[in-house]
Amino acid sequence: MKARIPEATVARLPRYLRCLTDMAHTASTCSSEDLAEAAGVNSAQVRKDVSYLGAQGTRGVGYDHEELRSQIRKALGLTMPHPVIVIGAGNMGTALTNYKGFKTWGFEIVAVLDIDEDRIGSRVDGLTVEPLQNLEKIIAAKNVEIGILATPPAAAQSVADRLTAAGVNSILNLAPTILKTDAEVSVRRVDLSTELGILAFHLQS
Amino acid sequence: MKARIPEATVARLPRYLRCLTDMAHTASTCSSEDLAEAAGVNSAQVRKDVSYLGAQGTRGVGYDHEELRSQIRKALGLTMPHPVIVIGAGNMGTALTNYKGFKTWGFEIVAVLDIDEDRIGSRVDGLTVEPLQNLEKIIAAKNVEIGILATPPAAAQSVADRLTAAGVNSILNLAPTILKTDAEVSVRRVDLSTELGILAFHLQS
DNA sequence: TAGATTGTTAATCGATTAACAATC
DNA sequence: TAGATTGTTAATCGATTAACAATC
Repeated sequence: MKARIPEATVARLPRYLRCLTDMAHTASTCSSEDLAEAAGVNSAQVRKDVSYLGAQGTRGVGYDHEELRSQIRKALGLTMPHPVIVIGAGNMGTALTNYKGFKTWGFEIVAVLDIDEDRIGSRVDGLTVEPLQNLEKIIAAKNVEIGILATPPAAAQSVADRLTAAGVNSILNLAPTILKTDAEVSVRRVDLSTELGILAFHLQS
Repeated sequence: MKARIPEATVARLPRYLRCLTDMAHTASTCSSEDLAEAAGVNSAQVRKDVSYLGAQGTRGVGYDHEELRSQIRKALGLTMPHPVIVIGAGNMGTALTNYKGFKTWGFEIVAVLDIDEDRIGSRVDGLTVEPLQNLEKIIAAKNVEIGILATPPAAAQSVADRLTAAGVNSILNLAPTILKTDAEVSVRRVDLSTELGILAFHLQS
């Protein structure tokens, strides 16, 4: 069965992968109940989700731990390295670039760019901050697949336009703006103010 | 009508608020079509969402811009200030604390804590990093409502336990861990690796 | 065999949106 | 009045989950 994986399932796969990694060396098999408990979801959900990957468990036993991890990695496309570029070397861009967690899943930050003269040339986690004008050149040279926007909101749209024009169709937007992009571009938005807004709502009840 | 606002609607309200602010001074009214376009959603969605707030538009005209913003702010509970505490003064915690965007919505970071002797006492955006052991004292003294976890993953759960024990039932978790908390605790998780994982999936198709 | 757990169905639930009468 | 836009219904779509036969 090569059924299309539902978006909601895709969004849970990284979480399962993380939980499986955390549970590593506990046992060589893992039941849907174990994984559900760790991930905070329903066990039927887990079984349905992994069934889309063609995962095969053993009744009465569970799923092979190592095999399941491998299948999730394969489904997400984490079996090959993904060059990533960070635009904006402010606090957030620097924090991101220093973050070591990306590498385990094959994401490699290959360049950090900024428009500010004062930041260009400074070092961030072994990389030298490069001028924004080099964007297209760097994307081509390093085969960049994913762009992370850590610019001020006013700059985000124009940089996004340049990214997509240069062939980068996957964008993680940390700037508090809603980007306008063509349908073929995948955009994930992370907005901490929005998250706090949602928490504030729940404070009331 | 005091109907319960659906979770999906709550999650869109901060986005509407941001779009309305960006559109400010364009006109004194705003149609559902305008707002839908700016927010990247369907216009029927917008009308349904704002109807939960009891918002009243004028047929043929649209919604009063200022009134709609005020109603969203009220619905989200953004009419009063919310004291926030940040735990972890690493790259991410520092970036967060320096971020000015929270204040416009009434979120005020009142303290930054860390366990690392080298960071305690240093200044971040006008605040002095305080020792983690002061957590409970600070929460009580400053009436902290929301905690932001920017610790290493290994420390996140124990800090979350202390937050909730001290009465902080709203947590924004930036550590790549799934927290186990009681049902009355609201947790929002922001995991950049997960977001990149989802983007990697879409790279394939 | 007895106990455990999968894989899948079918019921349920909730969210989205086309459509249109109401009405400014 | 004519044009625009709301407010709401009802259809649709997709996601969740209880339940249980299959089977290790």
